[in-house]
Amino acid sequence: MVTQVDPGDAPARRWVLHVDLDQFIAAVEVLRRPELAGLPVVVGGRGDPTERAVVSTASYEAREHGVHSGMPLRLAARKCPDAVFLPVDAPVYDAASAEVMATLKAVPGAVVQVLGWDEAFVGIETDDPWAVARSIQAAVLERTDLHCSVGVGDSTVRAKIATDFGKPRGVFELTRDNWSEVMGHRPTTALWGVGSRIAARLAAHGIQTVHDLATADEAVLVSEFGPSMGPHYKRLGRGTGTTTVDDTPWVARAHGRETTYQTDLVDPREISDALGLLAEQVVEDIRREERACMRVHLKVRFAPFFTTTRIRKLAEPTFDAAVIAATALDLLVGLGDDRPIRLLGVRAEMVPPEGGYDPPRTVGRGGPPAR
DNA sequence: TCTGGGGTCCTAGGACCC
DNA sequence: TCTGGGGTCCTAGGACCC
Repeated sequence: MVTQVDPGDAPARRWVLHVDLDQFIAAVEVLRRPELAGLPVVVGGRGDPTERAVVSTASYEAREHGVHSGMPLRLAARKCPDAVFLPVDAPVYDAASAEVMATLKAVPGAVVQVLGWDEAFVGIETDDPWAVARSIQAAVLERTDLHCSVGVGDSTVRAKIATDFGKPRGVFELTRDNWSEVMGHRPTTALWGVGSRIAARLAAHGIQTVHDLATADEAVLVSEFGPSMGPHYKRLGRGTGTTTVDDTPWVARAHGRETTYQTDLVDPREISDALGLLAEQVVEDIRREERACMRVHLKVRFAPFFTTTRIRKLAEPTFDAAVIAATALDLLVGLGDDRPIRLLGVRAEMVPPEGGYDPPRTVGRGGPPAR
């Protein structure tokens, strides 16, 4: 099922809501350890801040000390020595996430597109999207004890961006009526899908703000980013990206495992064993889904920090871990680089289902559950 | 401080075929 | 001797998100 926002001038009746749990992982951990409430909590890796790992989520108390997602745990420990460090416990977050999503799907008339553990789009036809947003917050809190913020928009991009302005525990509305006022003066990185690299390329053409991008010469964007991404970025600048909320169950395109080693790998035997282990994990995962591996992706990070990937299509789709491991090893040897290895990843690109993927590939952010 | 692990999608360019 | 277009398939690499 798909809902479409009315693009015309009539008052919109269909809305896109973006629901985003507040500090989701940290909040779930506090729920099962109430004594942690109000303390700086940092969840990441195996919970040992002396290891090579990064922060998955920090509680607001920890964020006040400058700790944020993606930061190395060691640095987080320096910035906030009193923080409680906890290991990532994915099954617990899966369960909590499922409760949240079930709550959203129970909203009458809602079409729910899951974006990750802690966020989803909700497409809905209503006269009062704020009332729906408030009722969603209340229902989620009642059922899961978790707080969320809601972005209300007339497109997915606007709803998604609106949520940040509502955090924590709030609601914010972003539509074509206030888009320019709220977003126009902000840097292009404020947009969903524009990171530092794209922003730098835009800046080289004098495009600094969202307003600059919205009014940019499309020919310039096409020459810089190509016929597909160029117009896509212009649409982002205007906030008029896709308007559909699609609850088609997501079918993964690929599945992989990667590991950062606590001590760098140098011994060839050790390296080959590591690839074998990763391949076995990948096969176990894809066998569960009954999806054979079609291509092998090798990812390797040499110390100190050079990362590269290699791909090879297999002659035959396979579930054979030995074939996958041997292919990955062959790709690695082909690099002819004997520096110490800090990370290895093996990814299986899987045979597409009959008739291809639905939804098909699209420009911009497609919608996989990111976790 | 020394940078995780899980994903998706786009573009460029070479090889190859007609 | 040099070289047309058009198409597909494949790999490498970049960029982004949570």
